[in-house]
Amino acid sequence: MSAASDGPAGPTAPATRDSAVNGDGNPEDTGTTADTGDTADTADTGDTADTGSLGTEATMADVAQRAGVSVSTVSRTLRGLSSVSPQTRGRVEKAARELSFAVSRSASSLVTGKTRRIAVLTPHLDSWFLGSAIAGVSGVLREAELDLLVYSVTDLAQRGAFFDRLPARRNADAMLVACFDLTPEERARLDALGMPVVFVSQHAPGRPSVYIDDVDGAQRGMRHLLNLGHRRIAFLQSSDDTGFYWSSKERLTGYRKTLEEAGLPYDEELVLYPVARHRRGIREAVGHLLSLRNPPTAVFAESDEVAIEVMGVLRSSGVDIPGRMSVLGFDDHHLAEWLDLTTVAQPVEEIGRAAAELARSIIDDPEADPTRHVVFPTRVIPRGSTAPPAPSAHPEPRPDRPARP
Amino acid sequence: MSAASDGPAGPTAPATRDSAVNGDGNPEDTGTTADTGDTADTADTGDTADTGSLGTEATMADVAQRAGVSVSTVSRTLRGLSSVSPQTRGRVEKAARELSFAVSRSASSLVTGKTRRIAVLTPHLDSWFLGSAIAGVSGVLREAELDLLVYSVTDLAQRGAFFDRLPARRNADAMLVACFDLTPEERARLDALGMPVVFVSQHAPGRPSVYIDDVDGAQRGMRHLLNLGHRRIAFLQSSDDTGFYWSSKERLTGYRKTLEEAGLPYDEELVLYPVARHRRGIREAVGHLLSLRNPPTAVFAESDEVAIEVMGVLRSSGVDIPGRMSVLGFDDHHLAEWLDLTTVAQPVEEIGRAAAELARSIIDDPEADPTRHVVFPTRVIPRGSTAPPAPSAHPEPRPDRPARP
DNA sequence: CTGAAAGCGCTTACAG
DNA sequence: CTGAAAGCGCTTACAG
Repeated sequence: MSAASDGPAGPTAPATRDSAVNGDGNPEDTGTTADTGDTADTADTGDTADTGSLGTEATMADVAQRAGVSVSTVSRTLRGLSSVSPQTRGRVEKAARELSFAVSRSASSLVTGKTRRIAVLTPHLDSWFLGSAIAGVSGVLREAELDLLVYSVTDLAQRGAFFDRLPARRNADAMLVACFDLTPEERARLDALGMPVVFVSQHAPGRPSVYIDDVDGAQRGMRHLLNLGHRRIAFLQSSDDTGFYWSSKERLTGYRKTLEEAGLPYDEELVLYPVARHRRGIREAVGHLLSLRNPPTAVFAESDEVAIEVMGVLRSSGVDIPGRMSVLGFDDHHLAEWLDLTTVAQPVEEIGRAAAELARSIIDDPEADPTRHVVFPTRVIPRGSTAPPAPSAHPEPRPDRPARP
Repeated sequence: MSAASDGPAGPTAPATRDSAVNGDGNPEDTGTTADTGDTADTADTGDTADTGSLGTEATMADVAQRAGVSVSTVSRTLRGLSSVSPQTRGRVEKAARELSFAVSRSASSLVTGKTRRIAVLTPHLDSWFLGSAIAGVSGVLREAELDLLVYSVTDLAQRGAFFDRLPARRNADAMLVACFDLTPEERARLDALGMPVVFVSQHAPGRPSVYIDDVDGAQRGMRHLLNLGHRRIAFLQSSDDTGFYWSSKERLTGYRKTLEEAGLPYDEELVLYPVARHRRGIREAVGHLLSLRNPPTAVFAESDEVAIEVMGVLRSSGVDIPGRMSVLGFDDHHLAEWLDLTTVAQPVEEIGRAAAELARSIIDDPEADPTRHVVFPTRVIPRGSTAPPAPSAHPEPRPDRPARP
């Protein structure tokens, strides 16, 4: 609780107003938040140039004056154009450094029409999947010295507002649409923007997009389960409650297709759509499966996150994994390895990187093919959550005979 | 595999170049990525105004002309200033709508000096924690019609480059620094910017910041374990390999303080710093604990993510949770509930929201106290991963006698 | 309530 | 290799 002298060099300031939000009435709360005496020294460090107050930003004119050249020359120097003599360059760079000069993006955008900014549209930010994809995007953009603008649109109202106002309109040079199942109207709206749009983790025919083959990925996973001997396999599709559907459809297609190829029946009772992120949904879905006359011996979850939730429910219900029930996920979530979850892996971050590269190439190079797409492979990573079904676990039809003829 | 007519109204275009990245040589890969015939119809929908090509953006002058008024009036109307007659307003709004007009942020920024953009600096994006915090930020900004710029700085080289170039300099009206332990030099650099900086999920004395009381939170968690009867409690601190340390120090302080209060010894052997996100680190840390002469009966992990990893290792080693080892986390990660992990919860998304509000108030209101801070409470959520220690599990000192006098 | 004009800080032909 | 000047698309006093 040291008072009044936290800042490095600030003058002592008027009393500080703290707002401590403490919910549960525990007497210790107020005690521990009582470091009230912080000194109010806002950014008055360093520059004593023109205005005495904060926000003293040098302009190109300041740099020009200091270096004894014209603004044109400063501009040329700082953009690295070669038509500047070494000595002039030196003087300009020195002056710029001394003034901590940074070019105003607003001003240069106005002239060039380029914002040096890429927008990404995403249904949320707090999942491992989208976080990783956006991390990939971010890495590429940083290297290209492009800024990343994030629009997270999480419900239908926001969605409507976004496509109505289209704030990315003149604010970015390109837009990345990640895991966002656009309606035809929304897509038309984006097209009308005249702004390059790249689809991330989803296939948009005729548009640049980066994705995996979900049908194929699901088939690989299914074949792994079939090869282990499973014949009754449930499929758990997650879905937001807001109408964002992701790649579910294609993974389900892969599921069906594999059953078909194996000559196994498609049993509607085994395919469930619990609402993701709501405990009840998954819990009830698992309950449904466990109470079937002929329960499955394996669950294929549409994503690792769902799979982990399923594992939690099964474990707390005393159902042994993989003894009584195998669980298979999709994504290769960071925690999948730790939780020993078998999964169909996809290179999420790389997908983000590829999408950013694609956007960059379309912006920089007008010759770039605006319909190019990049498809990444998936691979099954076998871990401890899948195993052959226990032969005597349930009264089951023989593996070679379909459950319902 | 439908060819050549995917787009709604585009003319048929030259052959499409696909780049399919397929790693594992499986013959099916190429087969499934062969939807090559997509039509190349880029955004030439709708507008046939001036330029025949894309990027036809109406300016305020266009709107003014169409509405038969001056640009000044268009500007005033669109910003909702009251000094415009209803009929003029109507005409302008109609014209703007018909032209799908959107104000150029670059141009207005240049005049007003405001970018209507907030930057967030973060050590990464792919964790539940930061994703949630940023999601909170994002929600508030969307409502305020402010844009969100994300700078993810993940290693030391990037870090140096960021503070060197400081790209947020003139690109945002404020900066949020999330989970980023700044060096004094870095902080000075930010201060010199003359840009409001708000600290998210960390306490910066004398600067606006939003956080929880980590010492107190850790103490609550510890007391829960003590009350259950544990006397040998390990503390697992996570750390990035890049020098970002988070709130570990304060949580460790809480750990020590509680031991002290309880008259228990601080045993260095029980406090570990495995490198997070690297399997080996955690695995070895757990191995160390399990091979002690007098192993702990509980592990307090600095975060839920670490706790979940620990649970995975323990489970795969056949150590029963909580029978042989209780596990306690910190955060209340989305999956903690599913995995039945006892934890010290903090309102992550709310922290992000509060930080964004703080930034907004500092920007909008010059009278706002620039040193205000907001502290959120934590609370223990008891779940199945903690229980009283098994009395006979290990030869242990009696609860009322410290392990090492 | 509305318009003409200046100017925000850059880049870009155009001269030299 | 360098400078003077025009102009990007807005907002903002300043008149009326």
